[in-house]
Amino acid sequence: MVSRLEVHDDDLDSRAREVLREIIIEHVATGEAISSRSLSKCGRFQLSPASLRNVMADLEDLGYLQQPHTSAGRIPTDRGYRFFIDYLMKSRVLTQREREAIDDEVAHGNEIEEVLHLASRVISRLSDQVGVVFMPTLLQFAIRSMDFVLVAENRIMCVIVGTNGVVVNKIIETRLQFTRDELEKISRYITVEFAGLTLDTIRRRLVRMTEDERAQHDRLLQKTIALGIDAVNDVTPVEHELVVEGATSILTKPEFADAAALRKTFLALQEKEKLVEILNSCLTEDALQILIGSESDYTQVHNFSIVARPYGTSASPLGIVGIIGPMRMEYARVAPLVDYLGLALSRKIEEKEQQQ
Amino acid sequence: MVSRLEVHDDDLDSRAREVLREIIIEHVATGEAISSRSLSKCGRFQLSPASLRNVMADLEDLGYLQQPHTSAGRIPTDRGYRFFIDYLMKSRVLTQREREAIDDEVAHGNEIEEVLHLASRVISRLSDQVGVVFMPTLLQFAIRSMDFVLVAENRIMCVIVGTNGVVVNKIIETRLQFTRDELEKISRYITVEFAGLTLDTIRRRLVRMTEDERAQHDRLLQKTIALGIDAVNDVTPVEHELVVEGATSILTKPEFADAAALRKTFLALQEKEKLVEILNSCLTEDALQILIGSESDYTQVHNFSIVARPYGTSASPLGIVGIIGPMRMEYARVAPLVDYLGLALSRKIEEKEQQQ
DNA sequence: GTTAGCACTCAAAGCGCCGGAGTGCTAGCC
DNA sequence: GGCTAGCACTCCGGCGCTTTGAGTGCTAAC
Repeated sequence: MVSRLEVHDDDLDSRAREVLREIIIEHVATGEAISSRSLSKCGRFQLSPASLRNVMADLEDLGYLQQPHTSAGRIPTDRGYRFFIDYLMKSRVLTQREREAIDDEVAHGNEIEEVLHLASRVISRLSDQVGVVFMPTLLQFAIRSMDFVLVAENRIMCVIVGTNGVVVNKIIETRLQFTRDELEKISRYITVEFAGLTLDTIRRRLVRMTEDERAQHDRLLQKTIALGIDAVNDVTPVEHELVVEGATSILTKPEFADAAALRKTFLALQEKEKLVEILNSCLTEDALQILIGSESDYTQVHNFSIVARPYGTSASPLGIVGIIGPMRMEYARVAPLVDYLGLALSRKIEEKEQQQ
Repeated sequence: MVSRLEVHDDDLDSRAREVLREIIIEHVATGEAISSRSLSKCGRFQLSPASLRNVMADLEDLGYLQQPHTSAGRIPTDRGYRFFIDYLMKSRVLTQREREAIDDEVAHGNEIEEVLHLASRVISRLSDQVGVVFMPTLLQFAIRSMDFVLVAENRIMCVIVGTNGVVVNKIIETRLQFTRDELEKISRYITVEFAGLTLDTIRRRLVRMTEDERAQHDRLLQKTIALGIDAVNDVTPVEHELVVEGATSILTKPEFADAAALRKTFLALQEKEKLVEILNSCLTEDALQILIGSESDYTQVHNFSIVARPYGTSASPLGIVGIIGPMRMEYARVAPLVDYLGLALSRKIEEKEQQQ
């Protein structure tokens, strides 16, 4: 599915590299196809349009550039962008302001859903692209405490705090009835007994306990086990959490000027399963990743690029943050933003972990 | 701001009414301007195009119809829609399927935010318009219980259950530190002391208690008061909850065929303050309300209509559900949907209340 | 009151034309 | 051998023109 285009550093001599670089920067800035004449006039090359045309023709032969039609300038191909990102791009350093904006948002998050939304929104705003935040299953989630609060006799709110400070909460419908007293006891019992373990382990232990002899006689223990199992099952749903924010950012991009393109793009952003699939594949490596157009099924169809990065501890990544946008985007500006957001989230989680 | 267009039942004779009715139904179905010829062919009138043209000319003079240009058919004005809704429309009866879909979603909601989202989504899906759900401030919200759960030493999750069964939860950051034990005591105290009162009353009482002599000496009571006030303040924020879902439904509507219109519309839906203002004005009457185009500032600019209805008990409405769409919509189908959703929500809340 | 007929209007679609931007190629220059 | 001026070629896009067809308003006759 995800197969990066193969480009090699020594495919191009230094002049061709500079030309490719300039074309991409210029095209990203204007959205127009770049002509030999405008390149010549930009002043960075002491060459006539005719000479630049030769270089450009070579770059086209190698698959880095293409012409929308015969009498137009050149635009980068996805292969061109790939070369740019791998060898030519100089990542911009974030401004104080950008770092503060990200730090602020991350500091504010409390519950996990809130954090996902804030992160997605801030990255969307800063990058002016569509923000995407993804949290895979919580089965590997180690807990610090698990509390149960009475909502109605057979509706219980479960609040789980992870060792990483992340909070998840969910209301559970149950056939059994509970009193406040019982719930307090159950909360204590489960927290003492299972703190530090992952939800997956906890569920397995609870299931095993069902057969335990003690559980046959102890009514409260039975209820504890039943409630615990319900809780774990309810907070680790099959559908992963995927938050997509700032879809309106694409409204102003010239590549989506016509209604049909807009329509297609909005619908594409709705296909969350596809997105989840791709983002999941980004989880393998603990570093910023950029996917361009044809490098995956999803991005190919829509000429999207994805800039994404896992967050959480490198040992157990918690999820992925990133952005989706047209292939034509300022990678040098967006990449460090995504990277910093990932780092900030990871750092926050690590701090909480140590606090404990 | 909200001023319904004035139309009178006896403005039109029965033939004109039938013609207006047919034109609106036909135009809503096709999106096209309706010509005298197509009307004549539809079979409901035993009249030639020429005769119908006379009727149509009259309807135009009275402001119920308009022509996009000289040689086009007629389309309804907002005044025309208003007459249709007030006097001509026969609301469709909901199908079993639609009622079940709504009932199911309403039954599933637990926390208040979840409910808002589910309701907004289901009404958007069924009506194929943009779903809007609005919950005004919770200050009038009477509580059944208030529980506090330890998340970290200075981060507490507060879970409030209303007498109407609605659940709100929020994490509170506090300077004071709390132990599990203390929180259990505080939860009990507040629940026992304040059950049945509104958040507004509770806050006022807590503030008054600050000056109480006992509070000067009792450390735990001090902490209780501080935490209680924080909790009430945190769950009744200034910005009201407004959930807008299904914005993509407008993608397929012909009135938004061109990119500029799409863009404008999406941006309009982002202006939540304006929307809140209008929806708030719908709270006064405990019935379904339909706002058409020029009947409010907001809808005028964008040629929108709003179909909305309060929910909650008639004594204290909790919020508003509704949809936003182009003026050209199937009011006869959408109106009963919105109405039923409002009823279902109200009914659910009432049930919970009685359960108690 | 109804209708057939006719003149009129106007949007939308089709067509041809031209200009401009940009390229590829070739031949000549350093 | 690399660079560049010049030229022929291509193609998009805009402009103006005409045609078509849908629909109306009006008038006169039934």
